[in-house]
Amino acid sequence: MGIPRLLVVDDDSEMRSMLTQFFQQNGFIALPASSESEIRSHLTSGRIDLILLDVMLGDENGVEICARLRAEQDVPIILVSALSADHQRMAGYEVGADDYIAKPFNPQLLLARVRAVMQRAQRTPSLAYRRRTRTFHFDGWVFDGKRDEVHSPEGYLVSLSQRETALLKVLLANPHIPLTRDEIAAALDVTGETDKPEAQGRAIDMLVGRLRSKIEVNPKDPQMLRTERGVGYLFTANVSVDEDA
Amino acid sequence: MGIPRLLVVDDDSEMRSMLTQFFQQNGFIALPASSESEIRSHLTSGRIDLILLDVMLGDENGVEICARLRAEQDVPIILVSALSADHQRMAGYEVGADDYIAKPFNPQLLLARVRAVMQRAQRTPSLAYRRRTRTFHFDGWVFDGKRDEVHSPEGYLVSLSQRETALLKVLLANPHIPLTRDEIAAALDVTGETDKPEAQGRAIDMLVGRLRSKIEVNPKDPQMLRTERGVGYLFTANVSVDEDA
DNA sequence: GGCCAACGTAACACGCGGTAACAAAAGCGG
DNA sequence: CCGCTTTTGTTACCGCGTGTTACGTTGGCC
Repeated sequence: MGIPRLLVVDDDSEMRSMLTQFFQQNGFIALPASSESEIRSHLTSGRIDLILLDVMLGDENGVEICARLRAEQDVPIILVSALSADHQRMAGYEVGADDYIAKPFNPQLLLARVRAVMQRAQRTPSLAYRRRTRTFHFDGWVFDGKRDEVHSPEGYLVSLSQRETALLKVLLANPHIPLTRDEIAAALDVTGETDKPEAQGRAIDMLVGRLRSKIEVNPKDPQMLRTERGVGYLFTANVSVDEDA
Repeated sequence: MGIPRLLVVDDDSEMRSMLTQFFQQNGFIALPASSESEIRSHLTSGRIDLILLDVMLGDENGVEICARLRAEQDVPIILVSALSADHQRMAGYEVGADDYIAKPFNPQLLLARVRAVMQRAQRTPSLAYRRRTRTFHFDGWVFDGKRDEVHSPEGYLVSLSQRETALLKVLLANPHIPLTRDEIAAALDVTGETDKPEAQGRAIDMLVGRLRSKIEVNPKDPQMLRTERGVGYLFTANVSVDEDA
């Protein structure tokens, strides 16, 4: 596939150059853009593997641009927003974005998300990303990606809380990758201010514990949602994704 | 089998040439590469006996590359990382790496690991390395390679701590080779800074003692986990490995 | 045998993480 | 607006794994 080519769309020039530099340093080819027309010219003039699209674009609206692009193209899109409202996030998903991340963000997390989306795109190149409904399978469990519930291997329906669902999504997006509590918290709280290095208590521990009690056969000896002592948590389950639906 | 052919994957060119030179001097054919696409082209264009894969590859992630390669190929992989986090190590194992070593590393230890992995691969040439579940047998004991437990010759289940399991893995990878405490510590702590010649207390002694108390018939007169006075410890047991499972 | 360094290990200390119990916050219906 | 329920975060407690210390024992060497 060669070097991944990434389009950075933001109307703030400072943000734009910061992001392009960051991605260049991490081995991407990062191209700046600030409007829908610029995006389109890039798309027609060369290969673009992923678009990082700011939601607030001055006179234009990233969500709508995303919807329009998606109606025509298969290119993966990650929406970026300074708005902390959670519902915006859902709006983004429904419009067809592949992921949604809040500004300011943890650079490492952004990188991880970008890579995750690109890998998915690579695995299922053509049809992917037209329909938004994705179904996740892991260790016999089934998660439809939108409702706050999962189906157990035996067929039972287990209902989750919003937070538990959000955690599950984070885990499903990063299987076999250890996540620190801070990373998880940042991924959960779209309101996440990066300038908040303060300890966030043991909320994540509790959340993990509660999710475990619902989806682990034996919560005392977790098989999927493992603890990495001194580090964080690790989701060890082979995740497969059903596009379509 | 001829001269072993080894692929050195690292994005730092200095590191790459240092490693390739080192292996060339030790009788390997070492080929440099720096990206997943390069790896793939090498794999298709010629025989590769082992891949030494850096975890941090700028834009790409070694762990994920490892997982992808493993889904398709049988080639042995050793992950190399500068990350000091121990969890990465486990993540590597679970993703299907045959071994995992921290940077900066002891060159001799690296050589030993490389040889160990290649020998295993040679013993079980064709089917090997598709399934990740490797089972180790030694003196009637059985270790499944991933759970923190061993089965005694009599069939009892003995549970180990993470650290004890890690130690056991090191020993199983180096049977009949005397290991100094420093070597063991370096192999255990991926946090191993080579610039840390400071004494690390008697932690290894304790660890060895605790493992002995669990797997030696008579811990006072150890048969498998022997001490080499003034040197370190030596694992004297014939180790055999079951691929597949 | 006597000396000393190396080793085994019991006892202790410490930190991390699980979790019960409680408190605070968010929904929800009247 | 007010109770009630559900969800979410906090606090406190405890167990477990792991490293350190201290002391006893072993084994080599003179």
